[in-house]
Amino acid sequence: MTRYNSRSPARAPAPTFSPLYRQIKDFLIRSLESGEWGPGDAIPSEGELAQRFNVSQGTVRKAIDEMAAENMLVRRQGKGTFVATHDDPRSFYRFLRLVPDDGRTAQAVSEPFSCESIPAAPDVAAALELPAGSLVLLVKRLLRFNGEVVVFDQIYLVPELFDGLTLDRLRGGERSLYSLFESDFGVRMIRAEERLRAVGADEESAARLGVAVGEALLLVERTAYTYGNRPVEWRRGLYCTHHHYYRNELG
Amino acid sequence: MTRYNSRSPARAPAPTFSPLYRQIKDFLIRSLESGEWGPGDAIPSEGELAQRFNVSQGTVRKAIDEMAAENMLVRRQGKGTFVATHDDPRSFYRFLRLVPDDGRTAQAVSEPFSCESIPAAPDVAAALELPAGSLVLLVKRLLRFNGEVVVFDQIYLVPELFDGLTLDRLRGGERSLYSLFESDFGVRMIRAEERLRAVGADEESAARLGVAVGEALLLVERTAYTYGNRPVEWRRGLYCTHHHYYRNELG
DNA sequence: GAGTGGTCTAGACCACCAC
DNA sequence: TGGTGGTCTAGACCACTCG
Repeated sequence: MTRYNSRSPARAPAPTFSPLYRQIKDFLIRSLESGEWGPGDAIPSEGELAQRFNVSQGTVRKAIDEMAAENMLVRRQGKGTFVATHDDPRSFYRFLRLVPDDGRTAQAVSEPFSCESIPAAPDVAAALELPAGSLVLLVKRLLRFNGEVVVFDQIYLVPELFDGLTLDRLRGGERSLYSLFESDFGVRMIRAEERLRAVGADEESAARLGVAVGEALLLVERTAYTYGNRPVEWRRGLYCTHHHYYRNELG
Repeated sequence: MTRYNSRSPARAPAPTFSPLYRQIKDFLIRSLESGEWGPGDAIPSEGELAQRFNVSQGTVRKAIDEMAAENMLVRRQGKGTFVATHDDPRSFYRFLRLVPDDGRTAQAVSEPFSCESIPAAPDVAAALELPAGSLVLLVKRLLRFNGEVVVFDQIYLVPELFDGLTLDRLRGGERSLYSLFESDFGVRMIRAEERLRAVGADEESAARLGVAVGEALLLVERTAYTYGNRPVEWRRGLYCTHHHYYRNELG
């Protein structure tokens, strides 16, 4: 492994210098990407990785620390370090920030009702970094909290990665979509960006959510990324915020 | 300094065990709280702190690392470690997540127009952890992006900490309120929680923001905390999201 | 008891910054 | 040139988990 302070001979093409722990982190990310370890699996112990890379344990540690801070790995003292997964009660709807007004921990239930292949609108194609007019998968679904419909989602997916996705396969009840994407298609959502606006309900949304046309809804547009900052999903969600709110922490 | 693994004699009252670096972190936080170092000041170097606490530099390092991750301190290689401040172009409106649709980096300008002392409504008192009916300061202001009014804020402040606050002192143009709170009142905002909803504009908001009554607005309720998770501000903001959106990152 | 992550040390050297 | 944070090492011991 290239040492942090190694220098190339004069006049060699400019190399990229990066600290050892960064190189190790990159290597681990590539391993995750290639599926070497699946979601929920334990990765090798710090000591073993240190040996394998011929570095000290502290260096491996720093690489893993960063990945844990970015939610790619999960440390468990005494047991090992594990690949993060959405298929786990602790992180079922990890990216869903909607919370009921009364602090009750509501179980969200997904009700997909449509799944089709359509040409991407310009904004969707742009968000997914696809050529204009490419085909994308569109999934529509409702989300219920304690029986009450609160979210109407239109979810656009990069088709290559979700080959064979049908409405039937989406019906799984209480697992989150991302959990299903992970186990059935090997697509792991690592991070996402959301853009929020307030809008008046159009006819379809009003009907789906059981509110009046024109009523204020929270519009949440999300781009979700897998390893390497590759966008693989874009969704437009309409949230009814009568009895729920979107919770955010500022640091 | 108590060692991590020190044990009390049997039958002694249960002590609180915590790692050395945690104890050092707590000590540093208390020092910040007491004003030992002001916003923007440099704290002592890692080496000096290590000597002072009789620990190794790595231990001090871990304490500072965590505080930097929580935005209480800022590291600058070659220069030192500094107390975080809102009075800095890099973090003027650190907690404001509103972004113009066209990526232009708009300068936000604050226009306070009212400042009075009133009895706190129950929800405000609860958020600020004050007895019901306590007096609080209420500041009303508009926020402009490139001249356009986009936010109408009603800001409730714990009165003890903001003694002598007047409308005149609030007019400062382009600095953020938190920058002013920090320099003029010694109150430093460390973190905040926001609750977002979509609502229809009432008459006052509609007039202030120049939209129709009933139009969809983004309601942002924020509780802001200083050291020790003490709530010191609660605000209700109404955002017009015609040409701006609220940006959020999910990890 | 064996294996894992968590804490801590002492010391080395590097990269950056200011004077 | 001297001081600061940033990287890296080798090794010790602790805390947790599980068989």
